[in-house]
Amino acid sequence: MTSPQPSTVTQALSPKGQRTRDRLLAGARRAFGDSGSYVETRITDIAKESGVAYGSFYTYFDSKEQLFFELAAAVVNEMYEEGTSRYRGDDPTERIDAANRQFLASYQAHAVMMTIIEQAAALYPDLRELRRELRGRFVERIRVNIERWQTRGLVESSLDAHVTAHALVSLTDNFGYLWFVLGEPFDEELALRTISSLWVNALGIHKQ
Amino acid sequence: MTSPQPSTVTQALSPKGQRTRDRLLAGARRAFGDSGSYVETRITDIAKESGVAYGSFYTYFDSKEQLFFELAAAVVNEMYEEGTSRYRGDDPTERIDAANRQFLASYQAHAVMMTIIEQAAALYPDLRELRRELRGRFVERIRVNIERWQTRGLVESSLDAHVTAHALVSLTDNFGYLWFVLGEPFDEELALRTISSLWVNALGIHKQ
Amino acid sequence: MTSPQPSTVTQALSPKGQRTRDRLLAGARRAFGDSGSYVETRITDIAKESGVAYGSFYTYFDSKEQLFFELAAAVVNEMYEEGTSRYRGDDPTERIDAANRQFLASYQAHAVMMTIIEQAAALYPDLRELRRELRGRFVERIRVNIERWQTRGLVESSLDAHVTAHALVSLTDNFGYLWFVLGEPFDEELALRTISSLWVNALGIHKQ
Amino acid sequence: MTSPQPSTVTQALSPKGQRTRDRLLAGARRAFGDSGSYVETRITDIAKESGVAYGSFYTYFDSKEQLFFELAAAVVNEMYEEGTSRYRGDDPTERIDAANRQFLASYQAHAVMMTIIEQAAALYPDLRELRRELRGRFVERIRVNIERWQTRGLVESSLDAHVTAHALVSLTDNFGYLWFVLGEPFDEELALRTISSLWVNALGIHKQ
DNA sequence: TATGAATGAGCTTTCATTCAT
DNA sequence: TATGAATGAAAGCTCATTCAT
Repeated sequence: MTSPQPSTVTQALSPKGQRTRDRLLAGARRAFGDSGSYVETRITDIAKESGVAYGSFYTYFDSKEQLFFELAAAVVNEMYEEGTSRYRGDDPTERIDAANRQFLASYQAHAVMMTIIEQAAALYPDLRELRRELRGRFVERIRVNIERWQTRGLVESSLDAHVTAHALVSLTDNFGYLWFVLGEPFDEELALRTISSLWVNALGIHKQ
Repeated sequence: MTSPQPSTVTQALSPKGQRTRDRLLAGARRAFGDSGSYVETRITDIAKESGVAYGSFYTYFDSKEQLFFELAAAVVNEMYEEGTSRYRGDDPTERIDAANRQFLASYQAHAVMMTIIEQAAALYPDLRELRRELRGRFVERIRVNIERWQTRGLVESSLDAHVTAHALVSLTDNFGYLWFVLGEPFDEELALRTISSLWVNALGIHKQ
Repeated sequence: MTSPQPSTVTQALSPKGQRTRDRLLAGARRAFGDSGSYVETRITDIAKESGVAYGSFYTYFDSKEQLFFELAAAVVNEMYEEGTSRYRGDDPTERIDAANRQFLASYQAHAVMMTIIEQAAALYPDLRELRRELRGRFVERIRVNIERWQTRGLVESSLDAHVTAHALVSLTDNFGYLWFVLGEPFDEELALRTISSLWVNALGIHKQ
Repeated sequence: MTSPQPSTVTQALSPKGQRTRDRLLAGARRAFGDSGSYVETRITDIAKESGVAYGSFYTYFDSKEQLFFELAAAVVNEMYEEGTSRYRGDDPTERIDAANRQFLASYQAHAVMMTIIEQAAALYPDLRELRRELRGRFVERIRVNIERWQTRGLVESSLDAHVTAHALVSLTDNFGYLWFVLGEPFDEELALRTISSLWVNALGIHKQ
């Protein structure tokens, strides 16, 4: 099985066409969400959920695979947007806390799609690439901050910023998976505070 | 789709039958490993890889699902066994380092099966349970240690041991996924040392 | 499957409409010619080749079938026109030679459409009728000549003119198929001369 | 559309498998015969006619195309076998007459399949090749005879044996098509005698 | 037990035709 | 008339599961 390129250039569509295409994407998101599984969501389900005829699916997408790539990219982008901390202050501790809270809230909102993306990633190597890309963007943002903080003496300089950023993203990312997908129960406030403490400690930030 | 109980009690099999059954499990592991995907591995592939007739599969297993559950449980057990630190000393720092190294080595060895289990988990809720169980055993071991270390004043007592254990397992677990499944490249020694440092820092252990 | 009557009476069309209709027929001929197959030529292909909107096809034709019937009739007529010997002399030998050369040249020009008509004839019995009609016109012309030549003592009178005309048309027709459709290679001049000799011999015409 | 190689080597099949395969080929022949069309005969029809489950078709053939190639080759072989003159005498006139009668009888028996092969030939170039091959075998046999007769002074030596053989085969072949497929009515005895006379005349054989 | 052929539900995809604009 | 999006019936193919030997 090969992986299709996500259609980067969406060719000119009539307004009506664009609307149907959008309905299909939205319907697909619901359909995937309902079944909770990439393989078990049929084109029929997507069409039905979109209120569109079966055949119309193929007017806009070559295959389920192609649609899913586009959808996955959109979700991943949304998560990235939502994960951008709205906290603009200078204090690392508060910044970390704000970011983690935002990320986990976003994870909760997109938990099902994230699971499905994970599942599909086992099928399509290209999707793994997408997954790495998303991570990469988060990680990069964090790496830059770590280095800045290291320069300012706020973070232990012996830590490798790149590995550290990856590892801390892993911590929060996988904790979100555990919490919202696997369904491990946690006390919300306790969990959030602990996660942030672990980041702060791990980086060697001295609480003020 | 419902999830079958893994057949906990294997009923009396002749020695020959037991051998065929084992060959099927071993062959299945190779077949899943080769294709890297639960859905794309056919019963034919498993039978062929096992050197067993197509139809014999159903003499020993009710379905592909049932076999997979048993296989997944076995893999998960192996990982747990391998993840049991052979370091028996008392120093937390060394203990953590040894455990992380062992866990990640084990992850690398089982990376493909772990991905497939992840994929199948999206299909069968029961598998998610299994996944949580494995995690739970690791986490429990770590939680016990953390609490012991907290009692001895080696670890910050303000941290919740349960959440902390989960979060740190997430860190290592997901880092393994990133490294060995998504294929993010890391310098081995740097990565391992950094991971361990982050654990030690996070727990507030004072390096000696 | 039933066969539609070719619309013999084209109802009143505006001049613009007539032009679009003609473009569709011309475009269809090109489209069929390009694909070389009735079933594999899509309405889209025809519309695209005609520079006409998809839906407009159905403004002028009820179905692909109907258009094809009209097109086939046109092609068949053209072949008949082209097959009408421009040689006006009285010598049977020269007349036969001229007719064969013209027919085979015409066959070559229309080879692809002839194959497609053959293919479609298997789908629509009415098309077989059309095929027989074309043949019938050629055959009739030849039968008349044979009888005339028999009256004048130029052709063996023991031959049945009807069967003979059919058989000789078969000879040339199928030779054209072999040559231009199946692609059997022949030296052009040798082939043409031999064909004519065979006709002349077969009819028992004494070369002068 | 590409044309598959007819599976030249039928790999070892169990006797039961061989039987099912044969039933499919026989059933397909009936199904094609009933519908009279390659494209309109569905795999379902073939399976039903063979008294075999739908899926079993794919146990033995990759596609309708592949089965058809094998079937077409078989029919073509049968025609060749049946077309081998059982007349073993030395008289050209009688030999020609016997061969034409046999060929046309055989054509009548296989008329429907021949039409379908013709239709499919428009779809698959490889089938055209097969068609040419069959012709080639007939033609070759006739060419050899013509040359032999030329050596013995029985046939006009100015005729090119290769082109002549092809042209005469065309005559009989296409006459068969006209008669048995297009359904042009002929008096049997008159037609057969005329055809033979035309061959004899065309070759310049002196009736004894 | 072992074997592998047989089964058929289920899914994807195509495309002639309809229809709203 | 012209347009091209929408429709959905068909058809091909796959593969987990059953079953006769």
